[in-house]
Amino acid sequence: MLKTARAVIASNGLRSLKVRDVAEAADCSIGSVYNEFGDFDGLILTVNRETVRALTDQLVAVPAENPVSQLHGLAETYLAFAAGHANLLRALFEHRMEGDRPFPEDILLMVMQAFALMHAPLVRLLPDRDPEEVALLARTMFSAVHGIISLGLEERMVAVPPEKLRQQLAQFVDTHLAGLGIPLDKTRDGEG
Amino acid sequence: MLKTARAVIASNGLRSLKVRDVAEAADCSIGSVYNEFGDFDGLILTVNRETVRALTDQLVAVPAENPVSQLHGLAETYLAFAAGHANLLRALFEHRMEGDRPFPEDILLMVMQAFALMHAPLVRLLPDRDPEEVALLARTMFSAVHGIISLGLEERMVAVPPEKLRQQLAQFVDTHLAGLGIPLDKTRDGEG
DNA sequence: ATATGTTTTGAACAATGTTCATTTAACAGG
DNA sequence: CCTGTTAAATGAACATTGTTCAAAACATAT
Repeated sequence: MLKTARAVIASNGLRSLKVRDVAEAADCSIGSVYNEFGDFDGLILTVNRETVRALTDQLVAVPAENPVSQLHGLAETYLAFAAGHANLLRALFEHRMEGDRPFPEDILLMVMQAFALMHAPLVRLLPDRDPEEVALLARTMFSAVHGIISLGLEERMVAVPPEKLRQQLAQFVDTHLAGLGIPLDKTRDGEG
Repeated sequence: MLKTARAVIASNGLRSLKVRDVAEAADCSIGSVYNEFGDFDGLILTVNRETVRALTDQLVAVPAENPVSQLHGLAETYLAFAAGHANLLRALFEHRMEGDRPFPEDILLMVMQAFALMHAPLVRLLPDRDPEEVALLARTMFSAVHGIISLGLEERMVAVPPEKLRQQLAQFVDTHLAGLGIPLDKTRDGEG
């Protein structure tokens, strides 16, 4: 049932998700979907929860020996996930709740946790700076990476070719680290 | 009529825009809305067109004497616009066309033009680099700024206070320019 | 005044999220 | 087994909302 919903969103976008289709694909009644998820938002949020979890799992799996490599790894992993699950990620960021119900706390926390993953390597690279300032910096950097990727993959606007995007992203991270006064790691192999 | 649609989107988000409300507010029939805009997408796109135009107008008005100040000005102006018209900007970036109709060319061009506004100052700052590479860099930087702002203002996720966001953004631009090997302009007055 | 073309209208339709009385299934006690 | 009780599943009916289109209202020319 969830599988169907996820498949529809992934292949045709959030807009083409219909309660009736999910019910039919799961070979059950419409009412059963409501018993399971409460309402349409509940269904979407459950898929979104899966999406953040999958994303987070991949991000926390990025090796952490070398902080510079880790930052590049996080950006690259995010790009790979976004490229492979563009519609699912969009559903996560673009879906608005019905009426003015609050955004679920747990999803919020997972997103924040994902965003904060740049914090640890940045702290290692900038040991002398105010940690709170570094936390803000981490969020800013992740937001920047998110912007580059989400707009870069947007097919509506002429999308940047994935390989080009990967290079741009790596160069962006390098440039920004250089701006922070961090010497580039020569052991990392060439991204452009 | 358009005024109503824009007002509804601006104050309550794209989701709460209804054809019937627009018709009633304009004191005309439902059919007249369709005569004017073709369909619902047409109505939204007309509002979006206005939004890009307004945004572009403000961006092109940013002074261009000093390229560094211009880049900061572009980022700040974008932030001011996003803060003042959060829902309108979201409608522009989040709205998906019905079915698989193509995104209108003219809006696309205007968005691209807005994105490209960072190109000129960057060319002045990086006269020795391949112009095509600089064009990509401009797009990347603008995308990064867009990401920082759009996620920073997202109320769902704990939003960064506007003033803090402004500082972060200025610092981000400075850091990135520094990473590009551009000496910071001491004449610019303090953002953080 | 009549004919002809244009614009506006809004009832009817279609798609879709939601509800809830009814039906069915599951289980316990005798 | 039968039966009463509880839980779960059902899907017809409903509410909302985008869309259509034949008819009415209006305009203009002859």
